[in-house]
Amino acid sequence: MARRPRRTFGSLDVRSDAILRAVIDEYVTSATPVSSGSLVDHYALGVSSATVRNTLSDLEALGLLTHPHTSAGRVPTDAGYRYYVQVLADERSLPAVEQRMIRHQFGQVEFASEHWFRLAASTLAANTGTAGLATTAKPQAVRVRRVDIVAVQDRLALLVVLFREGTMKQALQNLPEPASQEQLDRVAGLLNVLAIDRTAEEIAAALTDLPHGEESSPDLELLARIGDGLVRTMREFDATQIDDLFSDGLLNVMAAPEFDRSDKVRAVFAALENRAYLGSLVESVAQAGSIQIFIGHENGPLEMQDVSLVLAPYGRIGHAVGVVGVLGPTRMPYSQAIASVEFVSGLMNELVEHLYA
Amino acid sequence: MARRPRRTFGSLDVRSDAILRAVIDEYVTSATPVSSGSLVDHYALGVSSATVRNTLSDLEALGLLTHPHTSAGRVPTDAGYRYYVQVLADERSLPAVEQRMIRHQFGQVEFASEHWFRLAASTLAANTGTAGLATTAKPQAVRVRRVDIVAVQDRLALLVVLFREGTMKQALQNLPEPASQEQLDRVAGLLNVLAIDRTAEEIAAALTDLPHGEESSPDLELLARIGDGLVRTMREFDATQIDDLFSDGLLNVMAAPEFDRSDKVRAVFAALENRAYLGSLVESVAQAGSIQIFIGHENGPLEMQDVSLVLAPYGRIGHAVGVVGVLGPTRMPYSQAIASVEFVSGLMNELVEHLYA
DNA sequence: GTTAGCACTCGCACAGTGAGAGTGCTAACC
DNA sequence: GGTTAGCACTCTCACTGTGCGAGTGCTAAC
Repeated sequence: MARRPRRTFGSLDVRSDAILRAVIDEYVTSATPVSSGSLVDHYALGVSSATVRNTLSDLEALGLLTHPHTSAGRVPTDAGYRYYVQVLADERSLPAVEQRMIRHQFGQVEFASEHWFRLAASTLAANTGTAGLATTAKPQAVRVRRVDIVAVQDRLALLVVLFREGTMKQALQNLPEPASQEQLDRVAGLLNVLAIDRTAEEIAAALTDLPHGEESSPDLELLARIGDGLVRTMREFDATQIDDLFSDGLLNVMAAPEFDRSDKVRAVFAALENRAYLGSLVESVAQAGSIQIFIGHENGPLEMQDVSLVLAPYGRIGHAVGVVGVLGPTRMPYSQAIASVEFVSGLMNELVEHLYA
Repeated sequence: MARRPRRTFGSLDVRSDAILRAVIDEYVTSATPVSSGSLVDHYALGVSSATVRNTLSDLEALGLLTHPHTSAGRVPTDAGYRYYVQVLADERSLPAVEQRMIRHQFGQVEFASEHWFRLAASTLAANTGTAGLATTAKPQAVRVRRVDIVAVQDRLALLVVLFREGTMKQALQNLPEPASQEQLDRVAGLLNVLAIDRTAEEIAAALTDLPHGEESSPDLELLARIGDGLVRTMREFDATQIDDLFSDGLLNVMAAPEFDRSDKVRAVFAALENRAYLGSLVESVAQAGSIQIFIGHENGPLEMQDVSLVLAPYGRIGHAVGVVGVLGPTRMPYSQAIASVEFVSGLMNELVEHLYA
């Protein structure tokens, strides 16, 4: 797995690093501005509070910390967090005990993918105290594995399509005239021959090659009609960025003190409903092929400038890719989040490999 | 459609009714306590503010209004709202223009039920300024229409079950030993014969009648195994109260001034994730067979005492029933909500009738 | 039964105050 | 030269007091 690059920033001296790390660790747990005094009290820095103050003001000059007001402690800036995740965060992985527990839970769960996504989201939420997210693995351009057509009513059929990539879609389809289940079965046989292992565009091409007019038959007419429905359904699916999004622990995020006013929370929810933005994130994570971190203002939408995301892809790059991750306030336990997300995405990888090997 | 009963309360005199209605109408739009002065200004009551004050204090004595503090206007109590919806709300239906607009939108939408639920929820949200809710139509005890079995991997099959009631389920199924798609097709043929038109319990019974041991064959073994999986899936589905819940406009609710502090909002969301309670509501609405209104403290869970729900069933009672409705602050435009919910549930009824006639 | 008038209550916004926290600076120290 | 003690300074926060305005509740007159 690709590792995030280290030291893209010029590194600071050892003491500055230690103090910045201490400020962030402290602020992440306390949610209140950190004073020089509390740092010397709680961290073995080996220097006096005056020296710490000097360093703090250097860090502030570098834009890594700020000051709500003169007589307040320091608070990390987005740049501070960025430096932290790039340079300072210890690249620990999840403790073996937790790994076993999570593995066990996944083993317990019904062998159905929907449960896995829910479990991934809730595991991440529980492990990081933030909101956990999981999208289904979305193939780039699906290929048909099998098509079924079921009569629902005289002139209404249900199309059930199973894709090679392991997902499925259903769609209701109007029929020009009444058709029996027998006829639909015949047509399904034809459609399968024509569609199996093919993408939407390939099926569309094959459909245009069908005989028209004189040479046609009722079955062929119906085939053309239902084939069109199939192609439409597949194109729609191909165009979707996020097929399904599971989330858990949104209440965790709402409980954070930075979201005490409900308009802040509202902003987060509004952003989460903004599938276009989420889709673009998923795409960039899939492109990168490794864990990605989006901190505060690095998120485009104004309403998401107070939150951070830690997202990792799973699945087979260039084939079917989904994303798991967490969403929380910028004041988030990044080390913990990174370790958890990396572990869970690895686990999802294994599951997908196992399923569609 | 059953109408809600009128005058279960003893009715008040005409003026009291008029004043209570005015207080509620005013409070619903303004969200601030209503004073006697503003009532005489904005409503043609034909009496002075002193008289209004007398009536207001009578209504308060009856428990229909309260007083945040001495020098504040009146606010309706839950009992006041209850009286309003039982006695005072004009039973208007949605204006013909809006009805046509909504019908048109439903006509536009892809012929797939998921879209209808989303549309129902968003229509209700937009029409009432609250949150719209829609559950899928959940049959009581499903009967099989058709089963398909698809090989996913050597020892893994995907079970796709379509129910008579128009819904479907899929489940992954481990196999004891590798099976080809041909074998699975044979087994699917057997399983269909055994399962069609039957409930979970009937299928379970039929499976126990299968020959065992000596008389058995590989196909029969596999049939028993997959049949068990089918029964398990169906039982699980039967036990589910709410299969799928669509919501829209939760942001509307968060924007209401009574939810300015995020802990209030959190309470609402927590309650919404409480599927057990929602399931019980759905059941009681389905039982009643007509629109039901739950106001503030009438909701059991503490965290929902600040919200009201207006819910109506749709579908075929005793067969497959879903619920549509709205969720908002107790300070909700009830007349509007009732009219919208009744119209949309009627519409969903038509759609369901049309589909599964 | 209705209304005018008025005293009374209470919340709210505002200003003022003191305490406490924490910084930033300076000068001494090692 | 880096480090530190000491101290003045700043700013927020919690608390208090005050005046204003809104709106009621009561009473006496109509």
